[in-house]
Amino acid sequence: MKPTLQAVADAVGVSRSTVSNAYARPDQLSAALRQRILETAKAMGYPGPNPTARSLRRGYVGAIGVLFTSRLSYAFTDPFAVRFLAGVSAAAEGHGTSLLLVPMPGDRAEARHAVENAAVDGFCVYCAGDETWALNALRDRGLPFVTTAPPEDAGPDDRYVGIDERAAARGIAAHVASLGHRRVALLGDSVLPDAPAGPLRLPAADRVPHTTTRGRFAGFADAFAEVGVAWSDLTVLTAPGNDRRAAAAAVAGLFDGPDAPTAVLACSDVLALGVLDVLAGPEHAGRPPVSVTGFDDIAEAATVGLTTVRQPAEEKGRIAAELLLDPPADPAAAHVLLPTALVVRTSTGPVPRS
Amino acid sequence: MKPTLQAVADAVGVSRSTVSNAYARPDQLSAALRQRILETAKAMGYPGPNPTARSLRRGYVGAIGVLFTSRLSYAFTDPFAVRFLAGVSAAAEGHGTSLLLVPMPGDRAEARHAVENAAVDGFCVYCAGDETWALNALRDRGLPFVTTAPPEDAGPDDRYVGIDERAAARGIAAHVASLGHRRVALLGDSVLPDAPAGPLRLPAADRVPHTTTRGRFAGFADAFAEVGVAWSDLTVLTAPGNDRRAAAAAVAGLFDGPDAPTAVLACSDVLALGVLDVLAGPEHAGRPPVSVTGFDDIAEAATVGLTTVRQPAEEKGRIAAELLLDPPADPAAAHVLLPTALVVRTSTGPVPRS
DNA sequence: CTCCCCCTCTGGATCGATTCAGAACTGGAT
DNA sequence: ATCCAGTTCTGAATCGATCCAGAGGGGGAG
Repeated sequence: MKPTLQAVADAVGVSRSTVSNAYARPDQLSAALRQRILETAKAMGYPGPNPTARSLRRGYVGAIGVLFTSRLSYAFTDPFAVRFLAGVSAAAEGHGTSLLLVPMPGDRAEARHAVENAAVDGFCVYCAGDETWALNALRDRGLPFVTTAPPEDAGPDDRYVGIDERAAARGIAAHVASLGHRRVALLGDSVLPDAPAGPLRLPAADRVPHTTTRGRFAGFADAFAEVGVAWSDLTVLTAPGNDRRAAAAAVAGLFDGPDAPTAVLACSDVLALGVLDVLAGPEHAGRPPVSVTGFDDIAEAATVGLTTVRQPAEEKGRIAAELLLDPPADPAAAHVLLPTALVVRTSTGPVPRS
Repeated sequence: MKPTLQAVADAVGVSRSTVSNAYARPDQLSAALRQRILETAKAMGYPGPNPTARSLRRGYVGAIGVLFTSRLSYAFTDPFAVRFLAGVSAAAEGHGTSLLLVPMPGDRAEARHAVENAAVDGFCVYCAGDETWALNALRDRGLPFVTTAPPEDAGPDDRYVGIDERAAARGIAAHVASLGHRRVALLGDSVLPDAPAGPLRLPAADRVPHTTTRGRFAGFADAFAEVGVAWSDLTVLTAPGNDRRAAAAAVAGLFDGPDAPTAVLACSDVLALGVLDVLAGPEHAGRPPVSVTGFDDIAEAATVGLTTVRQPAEEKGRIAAELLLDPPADPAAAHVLLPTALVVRTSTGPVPRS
């Protein structure tokens, strides 16, 4: 068994408190004694005060949790999520805080369990706001948390950092509309739970459970409504995940008919890249070009010339962590909206004359 | 103050143990009582058993640490590290384990502190093996750990998952040598601590503190020795970090003279990309092409046509975590060498006739 | 020579749970 | 009526530290 603080105290012949002080408050004992204690501890193979015991007694942990509403391994696959994490970690590092990555597996019971068992002082929630049940688990846990979108039923005490999803989406859709596109498809990740990849009947944009996707769809719809294209005239596509393959599956066969869409508005760059993959494929060779837009402006968007909406990813993570680690005195200051920018590149162009 | 388990017990009129059982061992009490306890707990706003207290008593935490020998925010900047993390998290998820990201900042005292204070059951160490002092901190802590390279003084009980750095490096260098290159530069990250970006006098490959870089340099040297190019004829360059900018700084001015190298062998794809940035820049326009190789085969390597060595990144992470979470009975099975492959693309070519 | 203060160090209470041996009760078989 | 085997619940010990009020001792001021 590993020696405990008590064992070291006995070996040196001092009290437990003194050994504790040797580690945590050097000013509380003489340098000589401290020296002797640390040496004995080392000789005995004492690994230093047990972090768990320390946290219990002190009442805080020194770590914050990052909650993903997806599988953890997906988080690392999504470049935007990775940049968000980079921001969170930068802020955490500045506060001497570690990061606990908490997986929330599909199973809700397990997920609750994960939230309840995480030894942390608070949570940054990535990409929830839709998953109200996850927020409920968090509320029950009674720890502070920050979300990356205003929660469904946002109260004045909720803290979040997001963007104006709807306005940003309207902006990029307006760009596409101004190019003359009227037959348009919208592509989102898991628009309706468990729907198979492909087109979907959706009565209205506000039926989407995922808040981010809902906001973006609503913005797309706003822009097209302005040019006389009704929601019911838009094709809604769902991908079974936020990755290229899923997007490719979602648009399979989409461009076949004579009335095929001339533009696809995706809810993320990763999805847009999947669409571009299909358009670059052999099946599409020789056909008229299709405009494609993304969202987020990940690094690869620039290299392939994807028109997209830029949002400050690291910044989002950094601010989320700051909001958690030292909350502003004024609770209103804990509702942050970050700026976005339309980035027009080569993936969008005028409607081809047929 | 949040209610404790004891408070719930008092409210229901049962003992602490019974409430504890209601959460952790439903079979130890009647369904009716359990139901009543859980309801009361909910009504009181009891957040469930305190994870810290639970870990203390149970003796394990349910989380593993991932140790980076760099700042945490760098870890997310490096695509290879991200893929490694994806692998670790996939394995952790399978075990219902969370991931604590532990940065080891430059300051050694702080770094030790970080290791000593992490509430985890074990560590995966990314990219150490060089930093023997980090391993010492780990050994002192007395927790199991897995490294991504054999430690300096690897014992039979050490667990690690790596590749044969030297053989892989020799392979790619042999490819470059076979193309006729004889004036060659080697580029590594922080080859010597605190050296400024640029060329370096290094008596021999085995003087590099970082084990990974050392292995790769040694492999490069092997291949060139075979075609009659001595170590002293190779140019050694150091970059002050593993990123494009650092690499660009390291090769600044390198291609100016008449005897400029015709090939640059980098120790990572990210560094190689930085070299390509310089070669694609205006200063280099019109000059003869320079062959460049990387290492790791990150996603971007394929898109820019970088010749490199492929190694299974996610696999490495996954196996590291597995090795930690359920160690093989046979300790020899805890020394894993993963296969690598030379990927020849367009960034390497024959020496231009001058 | 006292008195008082400062510096070191100690003891016991405490953080919030888990665990396990055993007490109390229940019901069925003998 | 007695006994036994389950089932359900309890109590005390324990995990490994931190914290705070206060004890003891040494030195300087009066």
